[in-house]
Amino acid sequence: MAPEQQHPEHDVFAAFCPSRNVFAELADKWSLLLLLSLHKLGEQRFSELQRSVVGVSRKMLTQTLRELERNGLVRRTVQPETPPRVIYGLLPLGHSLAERVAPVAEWVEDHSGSVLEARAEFDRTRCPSSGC
Amino acid sequence: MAPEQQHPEHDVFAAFCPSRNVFAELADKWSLLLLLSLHKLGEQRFSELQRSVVGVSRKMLTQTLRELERNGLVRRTVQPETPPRVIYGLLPLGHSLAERVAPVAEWVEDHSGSVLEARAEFDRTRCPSSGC
DNA sequence: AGACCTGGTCTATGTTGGAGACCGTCAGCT
DNA sequence: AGCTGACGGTCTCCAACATAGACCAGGTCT
Repeated sequence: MAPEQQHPEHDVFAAFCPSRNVFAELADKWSLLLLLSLHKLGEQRFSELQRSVVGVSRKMLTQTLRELERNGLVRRTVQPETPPRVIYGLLPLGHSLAERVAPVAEWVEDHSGSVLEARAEFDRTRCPSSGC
Repeated sequence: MAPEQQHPEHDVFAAFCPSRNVFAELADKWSLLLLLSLHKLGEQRFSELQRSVVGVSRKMLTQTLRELERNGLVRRTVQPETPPRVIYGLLPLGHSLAERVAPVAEWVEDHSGSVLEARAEFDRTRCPSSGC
């Protein structure tokens, strides 16, 4: 009866809703960048991904790709050649999500200038000179 | 001359681009949920936000709101009554971002079922019974 | 008087992320 | 023959971060 328990199924604002759980796992720097890279550049090998998403460590790359695979967004295929060739690509579910995430990344690229200005203004009025 | 240095201005995939910096600060569970809540429910006080975004601690609430304020997305107004009333609301920049983020949250709410199924399938085929 | 609400801050503790070493197999170079 | 590098990871260590909870001053309600 309590109002905060009325979200029977799907509500990212409810702490114990499965949607929140999924949201929390995806709302992360590396997950989103990997989705975007696979969406923009298509299928890539492990080392290609590491080069396209600059700055990701091998550990986080492995770990994040495993999560995306487990969540049904990414497919991992091993071609048993030598050297082994491991291809990562988006599944349909992953594509549909990446399409919603792309506008956010575009927004950031278009408005990062404004954000930087706001930061400078904030720091100027709140942290005069260096001693913040 | 190196191809990976050709992104002079705005590229979330480049490690040292300001866009990446902004992206990394925003691509976070609490930042996105706060933006969404302020977008959906409008202006809210500190304690209202804590209730609407279930599960956020006071520390992360303060810290994340400060970041959003510094980035020019959120306005913080103190009404010096007793008890003090602190109102948080989106600035135009914040609204324009929240409009891009909302479809992502909707996607999660609509597809969390599929994600959960994928997880179950993954765990079933990769971690037979309990001993993952 | 005692409990609670306001908007926070501070501290202890547990989880996480990043840096770098290591692995075996193979190709290319010298 | 040996050295180097790429491949796709795994492992360990340490610093950074998130969470839980106590604490605060001022005011209201009972």
